[in-house]
Amino acid sequence: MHDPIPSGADPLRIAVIDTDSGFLQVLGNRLERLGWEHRVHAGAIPVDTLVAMRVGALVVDLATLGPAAWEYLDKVCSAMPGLGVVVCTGQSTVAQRVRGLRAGADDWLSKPCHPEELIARIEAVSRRRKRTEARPEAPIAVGEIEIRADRFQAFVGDRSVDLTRREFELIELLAGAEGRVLEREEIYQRVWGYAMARGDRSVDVFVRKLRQKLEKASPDWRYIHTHFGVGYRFAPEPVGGAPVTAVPEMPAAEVAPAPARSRALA
Amino acid sequence: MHDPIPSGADPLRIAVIDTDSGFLQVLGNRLERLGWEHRVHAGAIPVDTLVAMRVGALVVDLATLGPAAWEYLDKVCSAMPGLGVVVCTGQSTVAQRVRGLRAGADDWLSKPCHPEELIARIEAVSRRRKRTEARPEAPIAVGEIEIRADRFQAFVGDRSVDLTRREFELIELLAGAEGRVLEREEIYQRVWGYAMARGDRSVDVFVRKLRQKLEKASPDWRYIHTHFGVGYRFAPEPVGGAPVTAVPEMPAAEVAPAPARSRALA
DNA sequence: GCATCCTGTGAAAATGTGGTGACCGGGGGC
DNA sequence: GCCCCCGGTCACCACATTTTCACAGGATGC
Repeated sequence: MHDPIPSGADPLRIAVIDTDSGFLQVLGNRLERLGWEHRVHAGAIPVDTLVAMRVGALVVDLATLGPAAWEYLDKVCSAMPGLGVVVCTGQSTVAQRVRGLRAGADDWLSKPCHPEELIARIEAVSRRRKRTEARPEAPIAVGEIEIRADRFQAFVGDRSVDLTRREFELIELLAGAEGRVLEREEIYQRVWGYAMARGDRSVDVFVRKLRQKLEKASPDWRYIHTHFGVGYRFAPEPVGGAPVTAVPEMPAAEVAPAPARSRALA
Repeated sequence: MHDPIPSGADPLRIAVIDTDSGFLQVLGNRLERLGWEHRVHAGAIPVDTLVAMRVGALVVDLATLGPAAWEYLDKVCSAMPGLGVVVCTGQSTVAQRVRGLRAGADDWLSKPCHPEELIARIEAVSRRRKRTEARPEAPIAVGEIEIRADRFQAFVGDRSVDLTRREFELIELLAGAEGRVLEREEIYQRVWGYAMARGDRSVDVFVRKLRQKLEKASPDWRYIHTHFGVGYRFAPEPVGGAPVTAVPEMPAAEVAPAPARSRALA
């Protein structure tokens, strides 16, 4: 979730790598009609650019990339695990399709294909992503802090905490997962939108900035807790006091009453 | 039963609805070799059953379901949004494929198809699912201890046992295999992720740390039992009492002098 | 009982991890 | 163009955690 773009509605944003003008023509029309933003490229798009474009899905004809196609597919998929990738290419062998899918592609469609089917597959690929993306427009209130997604800002009472964009995205994510420990990788993945490079300390740094601002704005509470070797957890807690039970998370009862793992047999 | 040392994550659990014996034969072999649990059905499986089976993916030939296929597909997909659904069926029109995908199927593959490709597509679908899945992991409770994966922590009542990451992973593994004796090699393999060097005492050391913390947090119970020359077994047991058969839930204060049903040791 | 292997234990050594301040470059506003 | 804000990187430090070691206490087999 948390497409870093505030876009009220979320028209799917798509990048297409292909050169078949006829195909592009038809596909373009469909996408246009659906209101999905899309850009067409004739060759490999650098990963950085894809990130910057904030695309949600990529349609690619491996043929246009030549021999570097596999490497490119690999790179893109590992750098942007959340990206929906649909390979739409001509002739292919089972082995090629398997290789593509294993490399991280989400779907593989052979040309010629009906644009309607391609669209449906793009939708299918993007569907789950979107499902969890449901961003509650309702402000979240935790401790003294109130997080207003519509303002892109957090408040204490009516005073703004003055968060920057990234800081806000971070606190929104953390607060949205209240109580749960989020690992750095996941945080990075969801806030920054792509895979975290090993050794990247960005998350730590922003957590520090966030803590500073939160402490200045709400000195009597601690919000972000470190779980050594794991990640961070957001939970309002009065300084030097016991955790607040405002949001009681008493076990088992309200949590998914799923059958207890591991017992069961007998 | 149970995977011996899959070090990684859980084996994918798959349900197949099909009647084509040849296809099933080949597919079954592949799945077997991959170590994925699977069950084959000749007709529609009630949603409840699917839920109970805790499957992660469903492979279905719509043809075997007859006219009710669409309705069934709809029902399954809306009831289990997290389920990976791959339709693998014979002849089909673009309209049908689009309809299936729109209904919630994640992929659609036409028979005849190479089992390898089907496998790859199941993997692709599950991969995305895993990423998206907001693990609603139910906490597991044993004795007085409650293990919450979402917090990377174990609790007694609402007090944290204050486990480090490794300690947590260890107790999670042990508790997850409740009752079974796990050999050191296996424990190491699954917690540390690689083979244990001969003479490595890490497991012992961590078991000690765990015991210490558990005893401090829950003095009236013993949880980790040593099996000389073999390994360790996790089972809540009141001090100086007999092993409990029914796991006492929440309160746990009063130690029910449960009937001694001593488990025969190896 | 004795030799030997296995496990429990305490503590030191080694390693990993997170907090922090400083610094840098790009971009946008002016 | 100039300046400031912001995001991002680095190096350093403190310390939490993990690993290793040496030794002691039991268990096992003979």
